[in-house]
Amino acid sequence: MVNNAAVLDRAFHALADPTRRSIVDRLSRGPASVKELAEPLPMSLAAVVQHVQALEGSGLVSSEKVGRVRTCRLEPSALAAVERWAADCRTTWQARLDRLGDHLAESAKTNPKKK
Amino acid sequence: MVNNAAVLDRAFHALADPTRRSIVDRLSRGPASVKELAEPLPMSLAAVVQHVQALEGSGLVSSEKVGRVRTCRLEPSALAAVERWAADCRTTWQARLDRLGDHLAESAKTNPKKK
DNA sequence: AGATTAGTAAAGCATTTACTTGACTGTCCT
DNA sequence: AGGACAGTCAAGTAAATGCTTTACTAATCT
Repeated sequence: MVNNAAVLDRAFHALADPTRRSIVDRLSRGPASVKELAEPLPMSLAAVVQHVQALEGSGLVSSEKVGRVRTCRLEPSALAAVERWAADCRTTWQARLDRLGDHLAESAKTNPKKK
Repeated sequence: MVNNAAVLDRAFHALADPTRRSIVDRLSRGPASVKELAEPLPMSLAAVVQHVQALEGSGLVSSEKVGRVRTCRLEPSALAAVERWAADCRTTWQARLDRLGDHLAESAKTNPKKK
């Protein structure tokens, strides 16, 4: 949990780009070559390579080159870190609301009708 | 689910910045004025205002101004959208792995020791 | 009334980003 | 061997980003 902040930083930064998010989405359905990833995208192969490099640097994706084709696969742990951060924020917020509700209910019981 | 993509886009973009993420983190522990949000941050108040505006535009935060102080609070639905997207990716990936495992186990049973 | 406080708006600036194109390197197919 | 294929590297560019400073407004305190 020490360098977790750096992981989160890189992951969120990588996911901020819609192209990269669509690549992650595609990879969740199975590994793919860079060429395959580029297929549906309206940009040059070189641009896609750059996105893949960004994703790899963030830990969201890993890849391996065999022959002349580089196969990319999703690395779910970085994705889990993102998920966990968002969930933590939400549940902390929720817990606070619950405490607030309890407190109000309690003071209403001992001190009813006070404005 | 139609304009959900736009929501996700704005939310991830907003969360890509570490300062904004720390603001969200702070707000998960309860509402705060812009001044309070700025307190621990190494930048001018004007800069923090800009971050708050970005967060508000993304739907992650809402705010209300009473008197001269603007109070910000977390808006958990946008955060939930982020959480859900990441979870969807991960579970899709996991489901694919499971199917793969089943398939391999099955073919090993009917076709053992094949190279 | 006058001074401080909280926030806003606008303009400017350095850096980063998301591309492009062009040249190049290996690998695979006939 | 020769050509197409998959990817890489480098340089350049236009736009976006994260600040700053200055000047301002409106609310609150003394």
